[in-house]
Amino acid sequence: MIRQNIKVAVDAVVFGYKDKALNVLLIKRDIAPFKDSWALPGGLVLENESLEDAVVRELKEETNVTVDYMEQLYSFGAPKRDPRNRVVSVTYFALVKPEHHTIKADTDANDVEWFNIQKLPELAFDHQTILEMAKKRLQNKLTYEPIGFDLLNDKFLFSDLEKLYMIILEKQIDRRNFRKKILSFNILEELDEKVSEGRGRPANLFQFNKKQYFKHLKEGFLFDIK
Amino acid sequence: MIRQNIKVAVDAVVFGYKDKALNVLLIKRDIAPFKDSWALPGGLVLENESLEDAVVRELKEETNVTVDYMEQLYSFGAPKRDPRNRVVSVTYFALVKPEHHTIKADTDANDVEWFNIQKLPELAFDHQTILEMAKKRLQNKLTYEPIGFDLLNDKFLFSDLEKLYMIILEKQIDRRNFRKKILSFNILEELDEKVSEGRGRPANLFQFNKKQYFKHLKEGFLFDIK
DNA sequence: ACAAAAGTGTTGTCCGTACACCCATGT
DNA sequence: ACATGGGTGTACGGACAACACTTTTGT
Repeated sequence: MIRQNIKVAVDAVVFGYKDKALNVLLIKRDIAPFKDSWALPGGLVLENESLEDAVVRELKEETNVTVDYMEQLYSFGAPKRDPRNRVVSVTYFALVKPEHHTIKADTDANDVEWFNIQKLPELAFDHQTILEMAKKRLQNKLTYEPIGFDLLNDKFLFSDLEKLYMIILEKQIDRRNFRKKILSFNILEELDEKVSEGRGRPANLFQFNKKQYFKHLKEGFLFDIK
Repeated sequence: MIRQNIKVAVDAVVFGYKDKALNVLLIKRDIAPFKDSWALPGGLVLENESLEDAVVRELKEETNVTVDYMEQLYSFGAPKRDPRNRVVSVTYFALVKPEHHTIKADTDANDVEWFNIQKLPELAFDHQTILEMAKKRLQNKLTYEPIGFDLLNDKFLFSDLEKLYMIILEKQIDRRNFRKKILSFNILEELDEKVSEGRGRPANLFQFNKKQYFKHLKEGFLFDIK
């Protein structure tokens, strides 16, 4: 068998919805290369753990965040992407609910922060590229899978869902049509609780019914929002 | 840095359209494990080549096939997927035109064959899983990107395109609606050549105009066939 | 003349889109 | 009473789906 000395790492693009904006979780590197640069959380995979376990472990260690949705994004393996050794990074795309937000938490001396996606610092390695791909995946996926709910609290206002879509898709959405469409899917439960968000008429809380969604899925239903 | 001894491989699911059926390119392994089993073409990545280069090289070495379309599919890294060592495999999804079909060609003693997707042998490792994922990707992608043309000869009959869609999507398609839809995209050129396919009225040849397609893409056009 | 495949139009239905006013509360 | 955000219905147009007969060739 060929001698091969390529390292395998995982990196995660973790999105959170905070202060009516899309945010990404970044860590400040405390070792070279790119010391003191901001980077995606991640690290080398251990000999006997699955790729997914590696991501979960690294996220826990470096940021203390627990994600609510995760899927593989893409693998990056250009020979020079890491100046030290050849490293192939399997990257993941993840979403967290606000309750799982961790303003700052780490066992290492690294800094951890949520960055508004509009105000990103320069990133280490090819992490900028990875992040852009993740953003596109999020925008796409939002239109054909109900993953937006993994960015909101369990109980949320319809207007929150609507704003989330507008901010992530970067376009205006008609309130009436959006509500009609989403409600027609029959995957939300309207709760009997109202919330007064500052001034204005109190709004109803809704909850995503995952069971219902999967049931409809099996029957051929397709989530689809343009 | 942590000691890590994980190997990185690439594997390719290469689809071809042959004898009015969807086919996959498989090789017969001539070394353990899974000696004499059929498997996806692939192998370890060399120290200084990109992942894509590795796929192209392995395909050339093992099958002599040149692909017309290729994209990354998914990475598989379960600790026990290879009984010898830990191997993370970055898999690729590829399409070849009939002209680039190679009935059998190899520098190794391996056997190489096209298999009708309906009549597959048992596959080595987790290659069955990989293949299923690739098939889903193909079915999906066919509906929103004009990749079907990478499975046909440069000049083709409309009925071929239609059959290809029916076979891959495993459903009936209305001839008139399909033709109307595709032609409305303005990405095909009708040639002045007719072909007599056995009996029946001779049919016109068409050609995919890639430039036209990219031009329309930029202007916001979306290829979309249900 | 018959069999085989190619080519071609119309109509109804449904879904997406555009659009404006009243309601309930806080200040 | 006013400002703020929440909640709701209708009408138009375009796209999709269903559907059958004529044309051109080979035998």
